[in-house]
Amino acid sequence: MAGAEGRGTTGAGGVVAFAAHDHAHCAGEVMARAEALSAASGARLTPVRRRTLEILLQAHRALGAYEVLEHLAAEGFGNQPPVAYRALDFLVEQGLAHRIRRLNAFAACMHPGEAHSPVFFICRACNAVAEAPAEAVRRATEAAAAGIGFSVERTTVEALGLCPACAEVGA
Amino acid sequence: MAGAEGRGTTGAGGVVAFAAHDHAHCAGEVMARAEALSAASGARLTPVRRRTLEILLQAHRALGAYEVLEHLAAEGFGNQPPVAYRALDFLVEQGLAHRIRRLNAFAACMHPGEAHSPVFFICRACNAVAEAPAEAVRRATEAAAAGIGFSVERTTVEALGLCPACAEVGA
DNA sequence: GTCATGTATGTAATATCATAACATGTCAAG
DNA sequence: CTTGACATGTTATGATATTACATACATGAC
Repeated sequence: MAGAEGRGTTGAGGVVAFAAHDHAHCAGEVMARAEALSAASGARLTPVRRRTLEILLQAHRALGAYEVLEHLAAEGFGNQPPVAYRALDFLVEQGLAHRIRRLNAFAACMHPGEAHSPVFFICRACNAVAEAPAEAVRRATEAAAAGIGFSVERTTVEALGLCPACAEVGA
Repeated sequence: MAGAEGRGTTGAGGVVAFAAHDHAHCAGEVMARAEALSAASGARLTPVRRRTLEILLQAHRALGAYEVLEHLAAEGFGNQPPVAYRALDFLVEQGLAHRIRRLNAFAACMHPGEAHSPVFFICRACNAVAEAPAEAVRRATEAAAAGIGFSVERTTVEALGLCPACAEVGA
């Protein structure tokens, strides 16, 4: 369960965290928190939405909307793109998932509920994506915004480079 | 020539800078620097590529690849997508233009040659895009990367919010 | 309960963005 | 004047995303 399972072999993304860890455990824990948050906020975590989040968590990497759709369709949900996009958009709005623009993909948020300005580190060799909190990045961005009178509502920060494993192999 | 001309009326982007300024002047200056840089580095700023950069500068906002293509085709260049994408990719590689992922669009770099980690501020009301240097953001990102052993090669930082003009009107 | 209302889902059709593959043209070194 | 490298043109297709509309389900008013 731990380690580099499935890294970058099939789709848009690789594993979500670089370090080895208990995958089933972290997915279950995140799912539980997502449910608690939805209940608290009144957001309706319906079957499609819940299943979409589970799919992202189980894949444990960034998935394209059409990849998610395949899973959903195979399980009896609709098989047209809006089904996946709507569920994914909902999750992103609720802070339960993130959109990785560089990959045209989506990944489950690993720290739902915690106030965080996530930064994504994307390995150009294996497509693995790691999410890291980066309050300092948000502060720096807002400082720059203040200088030109811009009010920031959301930020996207994505860094492309090499993850530890690929850096070792490639260099 | 100065002011909010054409802001967000036709395409993917609005004006590139929020503040009023002499548009023809800044475009000309940037173009001159782009030529000098290309000459110095040996990069071949061919007619299509040069014209593509001019189109971005003249539009003074973020343009989609197909918008650029329309201009190019109207001037006798090829009218198929690869023509635009290749020219735009070249400009991005040379640091003469930037890709704005949130808008699926491209904008001329306003500070070519200067080492900079640009941050883009995108107004959600008028789609205007401003490019600002943000060395502090880059440093903060690399500090976070160091914590997980990731080596950063390129970063994308895009902030969505309201530009000064829209904030005034809307609020 | 049942009706009205808002929200969620399903489906069809299409719009938009991007690339692969290959042919042709240009230019400078040898 | 040929060769090799790079640039451009063109065809075709792939990948991503949205609009529009129909149907179903939940919730609260009565």
